[in-house]
Order: sequence, then C-alpha cells, then structure tokens
Amino acid sequence: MATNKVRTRFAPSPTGYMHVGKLRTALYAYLKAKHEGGTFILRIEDTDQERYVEGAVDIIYNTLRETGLLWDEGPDIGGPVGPYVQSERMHMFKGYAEQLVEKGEAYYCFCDKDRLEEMRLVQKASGQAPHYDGHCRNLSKEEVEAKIASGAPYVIRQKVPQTGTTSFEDVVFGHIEVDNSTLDDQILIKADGMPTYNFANVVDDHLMGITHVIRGSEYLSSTPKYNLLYKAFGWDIPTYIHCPPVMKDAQNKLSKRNGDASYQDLVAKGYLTEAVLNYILLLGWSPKGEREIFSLDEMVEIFDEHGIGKAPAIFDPLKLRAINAAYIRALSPEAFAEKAAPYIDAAVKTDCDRKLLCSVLQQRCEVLSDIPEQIDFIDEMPEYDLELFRSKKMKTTPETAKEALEAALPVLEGIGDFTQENIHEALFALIAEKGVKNGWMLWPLRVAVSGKQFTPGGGIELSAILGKQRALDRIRAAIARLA
RNA sequence: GGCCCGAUGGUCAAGAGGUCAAGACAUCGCCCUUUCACGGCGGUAACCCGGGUUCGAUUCCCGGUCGGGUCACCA
Repeated sequence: MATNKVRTRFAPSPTGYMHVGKLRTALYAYLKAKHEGGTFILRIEDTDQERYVEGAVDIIYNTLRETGLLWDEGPDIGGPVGPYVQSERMHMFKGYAEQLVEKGEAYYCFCDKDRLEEMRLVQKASGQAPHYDGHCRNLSKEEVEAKIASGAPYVIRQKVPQTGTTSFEDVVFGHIEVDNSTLDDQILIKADGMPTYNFANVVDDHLMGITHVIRGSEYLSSTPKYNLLYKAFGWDIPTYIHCPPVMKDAQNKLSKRNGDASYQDLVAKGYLTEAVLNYILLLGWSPKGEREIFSLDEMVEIFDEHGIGKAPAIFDPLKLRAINAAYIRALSPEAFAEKAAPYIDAAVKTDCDRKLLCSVLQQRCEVLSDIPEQIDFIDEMPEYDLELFRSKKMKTTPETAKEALEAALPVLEGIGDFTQENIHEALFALIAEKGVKNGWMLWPLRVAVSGKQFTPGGGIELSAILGKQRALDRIRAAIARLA
C-alpha cells in the first residue's frame, strides 16, 4: 500500500479471554494511530483451529467496542486490504514463500519429524542449542523437483545467513543486535501448505501496510528473523514498539492460567470501563505532567510511545481501585444511579429513599461491588453489639446513647415530612437546646438505625433513607435493648 | 544452557554527569466532618552489588546478582 499515513493493528488470537496486557497493547496501538491521524486495524489471527474457542471473537469485538477502541478496518466492516480474518487468507502465503525460494532466501525441506527429533536429541546431548542443522539447505534443484514429484511431504524454510549480525531499532528498547548464527532456519510453510504464524504475520503486516508494529516484548527475540524476511522480500521494515509484559508479581505474568482478572472479570467486579482503561494506560507508560486521569480523547491527544517503559509492570489492584473511585465520584448522579442500580437491587428489596441512598453511596464506594455489603442493613437490622454505642472520640457510651435516643425519639416522631432536611433541622435544634456535641446525639442514632460500625452516611441520612416507620422502630428497639 | 532484555521507596513511575532524587497509589499523623469515607495539610520510605571512566556517578562502560523473554510443522 502506498501511503505514508500511520497504520497500526491489533492482531489477537481468539482465545476467549481479554487479559489486561492484551488490552493495553490494543490501547497503545489505537492511541498511536489516532494520535497521528492514522488508521487502526483489527485482524483476527484464528489460524490455530485447535485453540478455537466459541464466542471468543465476540469477546474481542465487545471489549474493543465497550472501551471505545473502535477500528477503522476489520473483519466485520471490511476495508481495502481484507480479508481481516487470518483463516481466510491462508491461500495467499505459499506463493510468497515460493518467491523466496526463487530468490534463494528459502528452501524446501524434506526432513521428517523423526529425523528432527533425533537431531535435537543429539544436539542437546552435546550441549548445543536445538536448531535445524541445514540438512536440506543445499539440495540441488533436480533433487528437490524429484522429491516433490514423488509426493514426498515438505516444508519451506527460511534461509537465514550463517554469519554476520542482524540489528534493528526498537522504539522502546533501542538498538538490538544478534548474531545470525543464533537464528534458526524457521519454517515458513508447514507440510499442510499453511503458513506458520511468524510468516503469516510478516506477510499480512506488509500487505496491510502496517507502519508501526505494536506488540508484546515476547516477540523481541524473533524480530530479527522477521526483519530478515522483510529484507529478503525487499519490503520496508515497520517501526517496532515492543511493550514489556504486565505482571501479577515480580515472577509471574498476569494470565488466565493463574486465574488473574481479565477485562471482563474487572467489569463484572464493578470496575468502570473508563477506569480500567485509564489504569491500563498508566501501566508501563507515563504522561508528561502530573495528571493521570484522562478520557480516551485526552489519551489520544497526549499519547507518545516514547513514554513506554522497558521494565515489566506489576498490576496493582489497589491503584486500580483508587482510580475507579475517582471515576465513580466524577459520574453525574444520574449515571451513578444507573450503574449502581443492579448492585442496590441485589441487596435491597424494600422501599427506601433511593435518590438519597445513591448520593451517599457515590461518595463512599470505590468499586460498585462494594455496594451490597455497604447497605445490607436496610432490609434487615443486623445483630449488633451494644458496645458499638461506645465512642471515645464522640464521648458516648451505651448509657449516654440511651439518653440521647430517648430525647431524639419524640422529636423525630413529631416530624411530618421525614426528609433529610427536616430531620437535620429538628435534631440540631434539640442538640442546641441540650447543649451537647453533635456526635453525642448523632453517633448513637447512626448505630441504632444501622447496627453497623461503618455505614455510607450518618444517622440523619440513614434515617431519611430508611423512612420514618422503620427508623423509629429501630430507635425504639435500641432503647429497649439499652434499658 | 545459548541468545535477547530489564533493575529508582511496598506498587506504578519522573529524572539528569553535580537535584534537598518529582508525582500518584498504599501507609502514618493532623485538620475538617454527623462514624468510615470524601476533602485539605504534613510525615516515613528508593537509585541491586562490585569494579572502571571522571574533579564528581544513581545516571556512562565492564563484570556479577536477581528477574523476565525466547529457543516448535503453537500463535
């Protein structure tokens, strides 16, 4: 493709699981493209039929759509360089490999698995790294033709130079150089005529005009072989941006196998999509200034791949929580109410002041899934220890609590419209009249209506949320217990 | 094991040949407050080790240690 515009791609294999590192790669590829006014491409690498997982492609689509990483070209919407599903491109690779054979950059290999296995055993025994020994590297044209004609199975291997070095510049890791002698004559086309991943990848990236290859650092060591392929074809080498892995701890990568959270898991746990994306942005990349909360549009604006660090980053759930809390607080009351509704419904079946409940909750929850546990006292009064009435700071004891509640009860009974404002007004009048501290009166109230040590909101708010009948019943019950 | 890569507080991280070595999360303390939270203020806490280059290295070079990646007819 003749274009100088930036084209990046996200090329996941559909494994049914969008882990955090994968999402981050997608994010960076998207941001790079959009920042440059370029094109973001989605390509599904589904050539491994054995690993095929039902619904996996949908998970990829849904995750990208939910997070707003919308692609400009892809399997569902097409584009000028399709198809965008690798399994539909299978027929186009063998011809390219044959071109390489023609040029002397690749060769047919007839070695069977038994021979290769034996070869490796010998190499291992003698302390060598396993590698193809070049057995078929120099077969004559006639020999090759005869074998093919006889129907012998074969693969096509890349002919890697045996001397010299190959080097490239990675945006993140800088200059990387390896001896060609450490590179293997990798297989390009398998015996079934299908390409290996590495070969398909190079050809696809070229055919799709990819200018910036953004992927995990696990590909760093195979990149020299990729480049040799590009050179063999005479194609332009893309700019490489290798991203270090996202770790669970210092030793282990975040992975499905370890049962670590995927994007879907995090959302199911009550994290907001935007918060997850924002946190992932910061995992291994740092912005110029000190701000760290960004919308997707702002990320596009400020993203610079030079800010990507080289060291693996450990995923910190606590930091994610903090960022999620910031996002929850920034939500409009309506948006929060909508998102919180399912969590509230799970814990509360009875009537209560939902609006007020939401307004207290929004300031006091960090993750939506905190909600049910925070409000489990609404439907049913929990058992509680009378010692909860004791607070050193508030100077309250079970005894003073009884006194406070007994004073508050008639005042509350006299309120017609049991709103937060009215309760506040009445109780503060009482507090003034008695000349006591706010906490002396309100701490017992909070405990009496909730039975909990920690609650979202204070006694006045909780009373209003519960409604007059229930609040008063609970206060009376508390007084009875304190008697 | 060979090859490649990495290392700044507990975590994410900025940073430059000379800095009191940013900031955020966590943690601790104080203030505010109707508990916790929110908000405000402040504190504790870091340059992996050994050589070299240099007037001076955490920063540059070499070695080591530790960690990661990669060495398939998997992707």
